[in-house]
Amino acid sequence: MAAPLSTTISIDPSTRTRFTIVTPLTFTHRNFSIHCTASESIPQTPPTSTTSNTKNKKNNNKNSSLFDQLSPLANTTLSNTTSKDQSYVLSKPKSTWVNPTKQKRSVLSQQRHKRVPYSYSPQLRDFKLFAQKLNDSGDSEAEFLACLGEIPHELTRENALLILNSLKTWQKTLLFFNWIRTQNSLPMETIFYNVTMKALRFGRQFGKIEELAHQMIDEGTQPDNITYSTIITCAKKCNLFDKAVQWFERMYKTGLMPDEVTYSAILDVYAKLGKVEEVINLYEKARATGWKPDNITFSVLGKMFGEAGDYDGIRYVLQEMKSIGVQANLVVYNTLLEAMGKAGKPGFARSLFEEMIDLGISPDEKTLTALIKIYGKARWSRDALELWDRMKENRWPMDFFLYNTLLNMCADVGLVEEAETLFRDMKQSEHRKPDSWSYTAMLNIYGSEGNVDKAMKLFEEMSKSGVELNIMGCTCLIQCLGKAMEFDGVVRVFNVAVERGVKLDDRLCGCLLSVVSLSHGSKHEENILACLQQANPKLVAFIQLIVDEETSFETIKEEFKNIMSSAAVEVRRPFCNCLIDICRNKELQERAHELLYLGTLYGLYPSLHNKTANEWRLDVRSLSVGAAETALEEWMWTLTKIVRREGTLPELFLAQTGSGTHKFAQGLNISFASYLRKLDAPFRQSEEKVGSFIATRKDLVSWVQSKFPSGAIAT
DNA sequence: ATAGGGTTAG
Repeated sequence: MAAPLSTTISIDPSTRTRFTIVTPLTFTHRNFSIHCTASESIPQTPPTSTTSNTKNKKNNNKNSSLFDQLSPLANTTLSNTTSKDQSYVLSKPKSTWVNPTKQKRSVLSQQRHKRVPYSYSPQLRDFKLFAQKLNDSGDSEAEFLACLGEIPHELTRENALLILNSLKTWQKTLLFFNWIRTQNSLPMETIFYNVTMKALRFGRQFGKIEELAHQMIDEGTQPDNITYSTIITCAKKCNLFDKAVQWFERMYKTGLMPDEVTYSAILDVYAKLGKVEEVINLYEKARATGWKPDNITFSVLGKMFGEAGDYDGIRYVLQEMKSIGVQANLVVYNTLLEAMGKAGKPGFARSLFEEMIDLGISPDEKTLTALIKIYGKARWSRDALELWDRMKENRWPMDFFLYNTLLNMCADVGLVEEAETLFRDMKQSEHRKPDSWSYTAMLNIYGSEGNVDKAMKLFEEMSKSGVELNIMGCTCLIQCLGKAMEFDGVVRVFNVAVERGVKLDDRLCGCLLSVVSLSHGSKHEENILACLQQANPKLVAFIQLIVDEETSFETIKEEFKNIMSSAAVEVRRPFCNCLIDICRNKELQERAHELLYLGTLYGLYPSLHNKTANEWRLDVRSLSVGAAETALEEWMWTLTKIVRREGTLPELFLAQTGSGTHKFAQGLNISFASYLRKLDAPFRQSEEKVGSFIATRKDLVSWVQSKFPSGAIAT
C-alpha cells in the first residue's frame, strides 16, 4: 500500500520514534545545497488505525467505546500513566497504589468457565453410530432430515451434544441444531449454541454465527464467555475486526466480565488492527488488578511487537515474562524469534534459540523456518549453514515451508550449489515437489547470479509442468534478462505474465524501469517502454517529461511528488535511482541533479550525508551508478564552494559504496572508482575497508585549487 | 474440531 507523500511535518503518534523535522532549504538551479540532511516527510506508516476511538467519544454512552467505559476504571486502577505516554516500554515504573487497601475494580474475571464432563450415557454406542450415519448421509437437507427419522432413542441433552460435536460439516451441525430446536423437547442451553457456533467458525460462517447470537439473545438464552470468545475469534478469522470489537463492547455493556480467554482474544484483535497503545493499555489495566497472563497472551504481544518491528516491545514482553515468572513455551519462542527477525535483530534471535535449546525445548518446523529466514535476510551464511547441519544431525522436523525457506535463504546468501542440490532432492521426493515458491526461489538465485540460460530453462520447465509463474518469478526473470541485455526475452516474459493474468505491481515496474535505462541507445528501448506503458502509463509520461529539456523544475517537482506518492514505499528510491540513470544516459546531468535533489527532499536518501567534526561521509550504498555519480558531483561542487569562501572543512572525507557482501551484488565500488579516476579526484580506496574511498582535506583542497585557477578562488 | 484464546515462506 502506498503511504501518502507529504511536504508538511508529520508526527504520527503511532510511531513513537519517527519524527521528521523540516528545515528551510533553499534551492536554485545549478546551485544545489547538499546539506539536505533534513527531509520533507513521507510517512512510513499509513495513518489509518490510531484515531478510531476518538470517533466514538462524542457519542452518548449507549454507543460508547470500550475505552470510554473503562476510563473510570483506569482512573482508579492506574496511577501516573497517561494514555499519551510515549515511553510505555521499560521506562515506566510498575504501577504504584495510592491506597493499597482499597479494592481495585476488575477489568476481567479471574474465574474461568468450569468444564463439566459428560455424564455417562448407556446409549453412547448407539448415538456414536447414529452420528456416523448422519455424517455419511447426503449433503442435502432432505436426505439429512430423512436420516434423522432413524434416531435410536429419545434425545437427551448429553446425546444431543455428542452428535452436535460429532458432525463434520457446519451445514449438518446447523441442520441438527435447528432440528433440536423444532423438536421442542430440550431447553436450549447456551452450550448448544456454543458448540454450533464452533462448527460455524470452522466453516468461517460469521454471518450465520451472528444470526445465532441474535437469536439466542432474543429468546433469552444468555451468551457466556465461551459464546463471546467464539464470536470474536470467528470475526478475527474472517478479518472482520470491527465486528470483533463490536461484540466485545456489547459484552461489556451487558455487564458480563470477560475472562482471560476472551480477554486475550480481544487483545489479539487490537494487536492485529495495529492498535499497540490500546493493547498495552488493556494489558496493563488487567495486570493492575492481579491478572497473571499466560503464554498465549505473551505470544499475542510478541507477535504484535514483531509486526511493528519494535525491539523495545519485544524486550518488554521478555521482561514481563521474567518478572511474572512465566516460562516461554515453544509457541512463544517461535513468535519471539519471528519478532526478533522483523525487528532486525538476528543476534538476539540466535541467543533466544540457543536459550530455548538449552532449556531442552525441541525446535519444530516453525522455529527453524523463522531462524533460517532471519539468517538468510541478515546474510549470515555461516550461521545458516551451521543450523542446516544441526537440523540434519538432530533430525529436526522439516516441512514444505522449511524447504522453501532454505531455498530462499540460499538465494539471499548466494549458495547456488546447495540450492540446486536441495531443489533436485525436492523434485525426486514423493511429497515435496517444488511449487511456485520453490521455482521462484531458484529464479531469484539464477537471476541474481545473472545465469540467463538456467533461469530460462526453469521458465520453460514451469510452463511444461504447469507450475504457475508468479509476480516475483516474473520480476526476477525480467531483471536477469535485462542485465544480460536480452531485451526480446524481457518483452516475451512480460507478455507471458500479462497473458496469464499476473497482477503487475510496483516492483515489476521498478524492474522494467531499470531495463529502460539499460536499453538506452538500443533499438529495443521503445519496446521496453511499451511494456512499461502497459504496467504504469504515468511513469512513462513522467519519463517523457524529464527528458524534455523544456520542462520546468516546478512541473518536475509536482509530477515527481505525484509519482512517488502513488508508488509503494519500498520502490520509491529504486524509481528515483532509475530515473536519474535514464537522465545521465541521455546526458541530461542537470535534470539528474534535480531528481537527486527531489529524492533527498522527499526523504528517499535519508543517510546520504553524515557529518562529524573530523569527517564528512557520503554514503551511496543504496544508490544506482548514475545516482552515485550525481551525488559525488554535488558533493564536490559544495566542497568547491566552501574552499572558495574558505569555510571550515573536516580532516577526512569518506565515500562509501559498500563492499558488496552479497555474493551477487554488482560492483558499485568498481564503477564509482572509475568515476573518481575520471574526475581525477584524490580519493584512495581504503585498505582496511573495501568499498570505502578516503581523501584528506589537504589533497582535496589542492585538487579543487588545481581545477580552478587561483584567481578564480580568491573572493 | 469433541463448548472458548497464540506461532511458519518474496
